[in-house]
Amino acid sequence: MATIYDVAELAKVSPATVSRVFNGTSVSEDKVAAVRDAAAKLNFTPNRTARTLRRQSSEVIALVIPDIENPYFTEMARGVEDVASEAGYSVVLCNSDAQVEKEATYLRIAIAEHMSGIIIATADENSNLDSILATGRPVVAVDRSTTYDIDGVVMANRAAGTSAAKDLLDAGYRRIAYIGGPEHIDTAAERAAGWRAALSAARPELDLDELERFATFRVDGGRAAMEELLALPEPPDAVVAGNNLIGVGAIQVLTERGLTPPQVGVAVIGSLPFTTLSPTAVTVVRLPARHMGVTAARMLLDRIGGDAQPSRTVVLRNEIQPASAVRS
Amino acid sequence: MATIYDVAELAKVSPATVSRVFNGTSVSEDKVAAVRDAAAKLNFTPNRTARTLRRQSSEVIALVIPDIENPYFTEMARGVEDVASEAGYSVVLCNSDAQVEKEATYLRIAIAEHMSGIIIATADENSNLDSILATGRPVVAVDRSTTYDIDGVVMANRAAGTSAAKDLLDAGYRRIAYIGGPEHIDTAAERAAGWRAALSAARPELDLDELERFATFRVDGGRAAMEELLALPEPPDAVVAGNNLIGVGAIQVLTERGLTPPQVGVAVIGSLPFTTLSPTAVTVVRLPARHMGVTAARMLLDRIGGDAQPSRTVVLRNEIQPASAVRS
DNA sequence: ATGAAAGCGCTAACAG
DNA sequence: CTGTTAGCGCTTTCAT
Repeated sequence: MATIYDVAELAKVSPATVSRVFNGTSVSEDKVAAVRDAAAKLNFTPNRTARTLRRQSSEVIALVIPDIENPYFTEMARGVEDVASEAGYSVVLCNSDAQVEKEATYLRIAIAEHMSGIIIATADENSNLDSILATGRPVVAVDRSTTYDIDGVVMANRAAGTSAAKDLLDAGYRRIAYIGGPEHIDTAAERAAGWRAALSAARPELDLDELERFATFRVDGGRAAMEELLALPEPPDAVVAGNNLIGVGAIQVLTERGLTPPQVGVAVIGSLPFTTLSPTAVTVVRLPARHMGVTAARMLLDRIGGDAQPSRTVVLRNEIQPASAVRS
Repeated sequence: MATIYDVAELAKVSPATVSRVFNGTSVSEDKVAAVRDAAAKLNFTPNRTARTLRRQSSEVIALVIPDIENPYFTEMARGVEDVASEAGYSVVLCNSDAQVEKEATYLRIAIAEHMSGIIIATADENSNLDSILATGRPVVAVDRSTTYDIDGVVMANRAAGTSAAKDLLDAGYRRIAYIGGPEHIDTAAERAAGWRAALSAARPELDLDELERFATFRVDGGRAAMEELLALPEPPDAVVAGNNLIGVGAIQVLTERGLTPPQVGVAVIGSLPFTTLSPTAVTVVRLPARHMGVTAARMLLDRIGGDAQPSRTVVLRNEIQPASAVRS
């Protein structure tokens, strides 16, 4: 690999001039031409590692998510990537697998590799951002809020829970259960609170604790919880699924038992990914995942650019798609 | 951030000794202890960038895929990641979006960042690996084969096409169409060839060209092609979908037209992701995506470790899951 | 076993 | 506008 010294020699200028050409500072036209020629001839590419070492920062941002196999997060990743690559940044995707330890490892790498910033959907409430924040690198939280004073982009989770529950109530269901993600994850808790508010207003006689389940944010979590609910002495006649994958699991179980919606009402918070036989009888509260990624990336880039205003949290509106109007 | 000099000073040893401690070369026990103490006290982490610059290689591998939103590829990514992180490597995921230019950019980054190796599912047949191979870095091709003399892991694509078609033939369908990905992508071509072989043997009277469609490897590609096929003077009575997303699109269109399988036979090459209303009437040729990732990662790690045997290509067997036995 | 010292390739003062 | 120079933090001979 050619270095700036090789280029400098061939172009008969100093290494510094070569560096300047590749960094857009003022150099006379003829030298620029000479350098570009030489660089082309030598097939020269600046060594990013050296640049990073020198500059103490690199044009890479880390995106840390808890489940790379969840289309919700990959959709968000697309949003981040589009904005970032537009701005000349590359995005490295890190899968924490919802484990704080793995998350910590990736955060350590982000620091050690001098990445410019981090967008993170935290693994859980124990996620530790202390050391990354101590380095002064900008961090934007997505999807889940944190206890830190940093920028964030979240969904209108409570509203999502309420809309979902209300739609089911309007459709005439009475015992409406809720299956959410892990209780200590704030999105799950908020969505549950929304459901709870709607239900306790409309059906004060219900014992909501009995109808509430916390699972993993995955298909098997949704399946297990749905089975528990159906085993209840008095099973629910409808259910709100706290995320897309839980929704998939719940609908699977229902279908297997011959309880295809709308026999049992279903509302899902988050879009159903890749639906084949379209479950027209399912209400979907769409979450703008891509938009979340776009927004977070813009905020992060602003911060990297030196924006120092007080930290902001953006709440994204969601859009309800009532049962029977469903078309992907 | 503390450096080895800080640690050296505190531990009263030379920087070289500190380096040795962190690289496992022989250092007397007491010094090791002193260094570890000092490092802990200063919260020292070796600067990877500097190490990379010095060593001219980093413990990062790049995984370049054409569609991060396709569960087939994210499943594969999990396989890669698991093996890599086990071995102390991190994986950066790069989404080429099926564009050779984006792919080239990421490949350039991989070189510039001194990454140890690349696993790539090429964007198309024009993908250019020349410069990356010129650096001597190991490259493993996954999913799609290339014209280069490098290691590869692919599915038994032709066999998959044949199995899918045969299963449909056995079920009594006669006019069996095929919807594949872009014609010039070898997986698509191979799967098509498999279908063609099965059909021309069993139904020599059919005009296969009429029943063959090449689309994008995405849901809308499957939808469009399925609609075209249904608009034929003599529409097919069954269809083989060349990948998971095409399958989703085809089934969607069929369902919307009231032609729910098995009214029209469907066989999908690749697993149907996140099925809700289980399409029991659909044949699925399972592709071991995770296994592909695992295998590729192992091969790459071997090469990074210096393995210099002639290049190998591993073909992974797939498993057919006939219609009506489907359970996710 | 340990230390001194020379870079890896680049950038950013500082002169001129 | 341009060249000289001094490192960024680490690893690795080469002596000791």
